Amino acid sequence: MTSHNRTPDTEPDTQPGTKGRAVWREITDFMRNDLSDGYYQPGQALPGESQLADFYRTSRPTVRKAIAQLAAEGLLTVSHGRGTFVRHRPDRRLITIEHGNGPRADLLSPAYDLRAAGWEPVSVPSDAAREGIEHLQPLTHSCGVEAAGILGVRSSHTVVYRFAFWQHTKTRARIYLDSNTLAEHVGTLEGQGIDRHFIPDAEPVDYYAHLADKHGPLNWTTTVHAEMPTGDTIEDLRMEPTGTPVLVIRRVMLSHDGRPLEFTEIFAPADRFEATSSHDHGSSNAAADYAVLSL
Amino acid sequence: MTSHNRTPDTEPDTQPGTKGRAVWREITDFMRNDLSDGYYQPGQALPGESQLADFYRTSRPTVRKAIAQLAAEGLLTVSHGRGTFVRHRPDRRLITIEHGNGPRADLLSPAYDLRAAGWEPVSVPSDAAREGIEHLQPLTHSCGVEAAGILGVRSSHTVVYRFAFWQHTKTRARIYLDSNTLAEHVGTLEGQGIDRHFIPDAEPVDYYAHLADKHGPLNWTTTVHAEMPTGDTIEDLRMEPTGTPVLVIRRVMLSHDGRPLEFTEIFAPADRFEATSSHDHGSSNAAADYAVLSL
DNA sequence: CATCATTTGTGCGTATGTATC
DNA sequence: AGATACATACGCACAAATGAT
Repeated sequence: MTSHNRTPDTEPDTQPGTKGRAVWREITDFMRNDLSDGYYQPGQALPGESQLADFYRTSRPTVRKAIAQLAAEGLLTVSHGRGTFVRHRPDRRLITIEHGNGPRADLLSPAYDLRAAGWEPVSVPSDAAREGIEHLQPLTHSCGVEAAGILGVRSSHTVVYRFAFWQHTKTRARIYLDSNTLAEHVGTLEGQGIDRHFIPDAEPVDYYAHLADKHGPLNWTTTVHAEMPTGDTIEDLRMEPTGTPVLVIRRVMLSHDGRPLEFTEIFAPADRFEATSSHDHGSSNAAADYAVLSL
Repeated sequence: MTSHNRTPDTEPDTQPGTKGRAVWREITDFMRNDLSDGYYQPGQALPGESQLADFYRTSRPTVRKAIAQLAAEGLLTVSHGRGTFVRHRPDRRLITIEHGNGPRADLLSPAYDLRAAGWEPVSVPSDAAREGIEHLQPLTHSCGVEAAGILGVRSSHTVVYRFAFWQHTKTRARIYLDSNTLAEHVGTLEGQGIDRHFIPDAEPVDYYAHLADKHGPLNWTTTVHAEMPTGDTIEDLRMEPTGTPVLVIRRVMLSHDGRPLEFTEIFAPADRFEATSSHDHGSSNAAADYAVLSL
């Protein structure tokens, strides 16, 4: 039994279902109001589905629909066998996008000291489906449509792909990172058909220097968007089962004449991370005196 | 009748439900594979729910659950009376976050020429619930917990709030913008209790100059995160009913000693917009030679 | 450790409403 | 007007997870 017991007297407004609106939508609105009013506090358990069904004079499937909607909005967390709980307000860590002149750090380089930054590599459930392929191991393969679009090539083009899952040591929040480099810039392809194989010219640690040598001075573009997790992403990143988008941060490395050479992306649960944009104050004493959002 | 007719022969793999996994999850995976394999093309209608139920030898509610999941992942769009369709791959417009030295533009200033930038103001369904409050009209009120957290004040603090809904003239994509200014910096509060009222020192057009005079040189911080739409947001921004996050871009104006004075935010459907970070090349001839993602 | 009550998850059948073409 | 498609709502039964006893 939950600690509190709602009675119709304490409930605001009238009974739902009177108008043409669907009953479950009415209940959704009632409950959402109760949440924003603070009638239910973060972390608190809601009454059981059966109790809510009795209270709203409807059936359990209808209440479940309303709860599912609020969970999809990120307001509730439903836990099998335990109950339904009010989600805590997200407390997000910053991922900084920094542009400037100076030393660079490739997150996916073996030289990058992730532990010093508070992270550790982790294995994830979907590793089981990737027989023998280890994190950060360079993998040469045909890129998908997504990567092809970014790199400006056809989707059969060969890229060197590296990836890793990291977990923040303290918060245990997880992210996924990967890097896609056009294969022809860091090695050569020999042979045809099944015999086709890749001979690297450089090791991952030296990719940046190698590319800068051939195509520099380099340019960079960074974008941020969001999408809903699909497939194994929720388990791999240990996300809430519903109601949490994935923040996708992409950094594209361009040659001096604007051709894409490589891109690195970070996938992070949007309830635990946000991106922030800054610029290098070290190289110039004058701080920026404006920040424009252009559409 | 849809143009194609799936038969068990053309279906990959085996029948679902044999293992411990839920049937609807199995079906979700089957269908997701069919989508990524290109068996179903973007824009194409899927077979009806009853047909799918027959095909997978299950009931319509179970198929509906699978379809609902894929819609929540942003892969399908369900349309009452018409059918279920494969969503097109998102084509996103850029919202540029630009830092540098030079002239600034306040998106919510009456002086901003939105039409020249390809936008027009629109009224939205939820206007009906905001009796008499017009877009861009400065409104003095107690700020909520969200704004209070950003501005570093308590949630009863008085702020000047302005907002607007814009629609892109060509794509008809919509965004919501608002600005929250700490009231004491642009006017004075007089009286107590019900008689309490706000006397402005400056007009919205002059807010920037006014604040820069008193607190400059100003600093700026910009962040990007994502959340799921709630309440009227889906209708107001004409978003897909499910499976689309909202991208939230916030720009905080800080006094020279780091106190928040104002913040502007943009809410944009994440399937139609992405944020990109750049810096002012005009003020310095040297392009940035690196872009770091710091965690 | 086993058992039990509670709570959510899954699946089906059925009926009816409503939007679209 | 009719056919087709998705939407809503209810009832029922049983499974599975959890936490307390």
